[in-house]
Amino acid sequence: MKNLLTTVNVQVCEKLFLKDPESSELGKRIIMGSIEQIDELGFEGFNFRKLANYIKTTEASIYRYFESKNKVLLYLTSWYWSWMEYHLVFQITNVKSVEERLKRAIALMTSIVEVDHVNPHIDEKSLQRIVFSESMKAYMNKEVDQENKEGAFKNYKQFVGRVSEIIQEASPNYKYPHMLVSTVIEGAHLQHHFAKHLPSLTNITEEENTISSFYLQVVLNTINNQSEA
Amino acid sequence: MKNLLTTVNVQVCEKLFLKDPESSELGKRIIMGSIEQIDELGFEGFNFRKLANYIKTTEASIYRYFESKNKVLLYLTSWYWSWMEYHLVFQITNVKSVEERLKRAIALMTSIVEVDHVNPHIDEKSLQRIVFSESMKAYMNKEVDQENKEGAFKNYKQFVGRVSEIIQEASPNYKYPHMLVSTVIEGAHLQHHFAKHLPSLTNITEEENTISSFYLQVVLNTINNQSEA
DNA sequence: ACAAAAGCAATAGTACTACTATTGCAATTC
DNA sequence: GAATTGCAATAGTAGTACTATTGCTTTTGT
Repeated sequence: MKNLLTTVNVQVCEKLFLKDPESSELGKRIIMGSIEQIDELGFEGFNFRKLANYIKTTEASIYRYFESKNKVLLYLTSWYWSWMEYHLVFQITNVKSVEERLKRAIALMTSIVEVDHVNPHIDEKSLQRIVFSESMKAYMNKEVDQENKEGAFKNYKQFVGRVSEIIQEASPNYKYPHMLVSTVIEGAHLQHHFAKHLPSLTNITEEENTISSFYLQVVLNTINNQSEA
Repeated sequence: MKNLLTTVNVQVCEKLFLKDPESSELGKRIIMGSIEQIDELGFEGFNFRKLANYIKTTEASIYRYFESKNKVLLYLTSWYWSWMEYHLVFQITNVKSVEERLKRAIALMTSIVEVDHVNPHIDEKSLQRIVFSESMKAYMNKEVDQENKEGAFKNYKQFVGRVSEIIQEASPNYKYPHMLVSTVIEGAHLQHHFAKHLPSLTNITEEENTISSFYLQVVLNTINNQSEA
């Protein structure tokens, strides 16, 4: 059932690729290899020559699938948010309590993913590390408006929209649900990065889920007490 | 007095440059030109050849001052946080109420700067746009640990530390002051960017300071009500 | 069945970016 | 006033992103 959800429903905007990488063996190797290489080298260190060498094909063949390395990053992040949306739907279905649904959504946005190797050519943990560290480079640039027109951020926006709806249900008068959700998502990514490299910008303790606890508290107190707005 | 504060005290780590750009006319032109060019072209579109042409010098001369374009970005963001710290100190000095000091700190972190052309070769509004849009690229990369060792983020950490102290004073039992401050700073940068390019991820309204109001409310409710921690 | 068309990947490039080695000129020092 | 130091200009290299062309393989239409 879960299998069905992910394989059937993870949908990425067609404008992000020239040829659907899901449609051939080489395409899947490009996706798998891109994830491993970006994770290992960082997006700046990643290029199509290294990727071609890594998956034993040629640069030109990769250009049949993707116009540029930027589109690969957009494809991967788009895939991630589509996959995350299905996890969200799966986890909150049949949960009646709004508070419980909101808690699960926050946990999903702020925690390290559980691996479900449904798509054998996608290593979700590795993909999440890429989204945490590199995805902001996909919209923090001068091409963002053009990419947005082409639908590159549709899946991200849709995910944010779904969580915002939960917040609206939990606190109908709250004015900034989208800002709160995007703050939590990007903030959690950043805190995971800081925890590894710039710990003095965080307060990570021994306990397991500091980041999740922190953002859970931020959200619940913010939407339940709007006295200072 | 304000003049004295900024010109004397904005201190940037010496490891970020080869020759102090404040020490010569060409150096100042490099700083001024870098700010204008990065603001206009984005950090990816910016390079030393264009800069050299823009300020009527040569690439090699620029390399006498900065090892790479990355170091220029680190220098500029470091300068910004040093300058911001003095604004913070200036604005909270002699303010007795902790709440008022905290409110001023949040306003400073989340608003567009007021221009004070104390340093004639630095356009602060333009520099802030760069920090909002490009500064995360300075630490979201594989060189972050090396750069951190060299002190590239000292000024940023110091600023975060100062605001954290205010939070600690306002709410002595609050456990995550650094996380909260870095979340607010980076979140505000992101929301300013989203407001321009991906408005569906925000809730920007007609009123002036939506972003400041939002983060003020988040901070105050979070530190004053820790029931969900 | 078999030629035409379409799809695929390999080779061999180009244009551009980041960075460096070397040189000549000018100011300073002994 | 010769030697040293500091400065910036010229001319280069290595490496990255991307493209044009070619030949092989699979699919399609009659």
